[in-house]
Amino acid sequence: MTSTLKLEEFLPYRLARAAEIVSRDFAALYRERHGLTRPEWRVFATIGQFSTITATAIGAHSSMHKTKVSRAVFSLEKRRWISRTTDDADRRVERLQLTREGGLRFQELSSMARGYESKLLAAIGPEATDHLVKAMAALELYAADGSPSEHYTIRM
Amino acid sequence: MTSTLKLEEFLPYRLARAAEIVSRDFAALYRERHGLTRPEWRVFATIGQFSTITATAIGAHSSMHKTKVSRAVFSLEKRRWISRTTDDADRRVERLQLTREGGLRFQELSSMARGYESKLLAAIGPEATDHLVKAMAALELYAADGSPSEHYTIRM
DNA sequence: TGAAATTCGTTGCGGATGTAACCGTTCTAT
DNA sequence: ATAGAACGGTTACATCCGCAACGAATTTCA
Repeated sequence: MTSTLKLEEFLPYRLARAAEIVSRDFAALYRERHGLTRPEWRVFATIGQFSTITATAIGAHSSMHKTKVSRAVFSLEKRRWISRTTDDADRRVERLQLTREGGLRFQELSSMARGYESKLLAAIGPEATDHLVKAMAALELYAADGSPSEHYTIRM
Repeated sequence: MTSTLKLEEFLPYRLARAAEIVSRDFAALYRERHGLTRPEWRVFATIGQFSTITATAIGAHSSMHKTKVSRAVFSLEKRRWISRTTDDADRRVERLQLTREGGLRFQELSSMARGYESKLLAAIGPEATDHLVKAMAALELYAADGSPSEHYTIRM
């Protein structure tokens, strides 16, 4: 007779729950201060990081479904934080970049993000931080080759 | 001038992505073999763990919104994997338990879950496993007191 | 005792999301 | 050169989700 499974000891569940709490906690910041949604935040942060990038590349880099990216791009453009430029060489492609306004917001959001991360890591302490970083690195490696999940568009 | 934020180095993002990959990977198993959704799996696993439990308690234990629990309970009941019994002492409460069929499925799903977890941990190795366990423990502790996120119903 | 507040669980509704189909553009291969 | 495959990005549709409001049952407290 096998012992009964305990959800609170099951690592996939613990991982999902921890991630959800942290994301929700952080999302409250940019939602309250800027009215951004999670997909918008990710798309915006990715464009800021690369200066200029296409929607497809954003999806690949930020692990987001292309329809999510498309909708977030639309709403960020409406907000005038980013702008599009159709690529002359390949007119299917649209290059995305921050506007002047977007650049300013990106600075604010970057430092808010770093601030949140620092606070979180300080709260759990240096040893747990080290463990977290190493665990994430191992999982990313696992996802890169090991994982058979090809169901979804995204890949690490 | 602050250096630009890199999403792939930002821990809340890495945590969310790792959790999503693992959850999706594992969900593919119970979806393909049993047609369960993620909320259904969690509710079912919780009832199996406690033998008999109320919907409210399931939400608290599995970090799920009560409407999600309600809908998952409905569909598990329709599937005849669980049954309800109105509490005589307090007739607002419904006690939930596995049916005979549900008990069998729970055994299958339990061992599938343990199998998946073992495979995952073997793939990342014993050191990374240790780091992961310790990191999760620290984050759970953080969420228990530290986190100011009282927005949502759930709490760890 | 009885009115107000609280709790358990469900549901209507609006908003978000993924799938699949689609349009226009470019590449491939004959 | 041209037909068909492939690609970038958008959108219609069905589904999922959380909030808020709800009904029924119970508890609180004056």
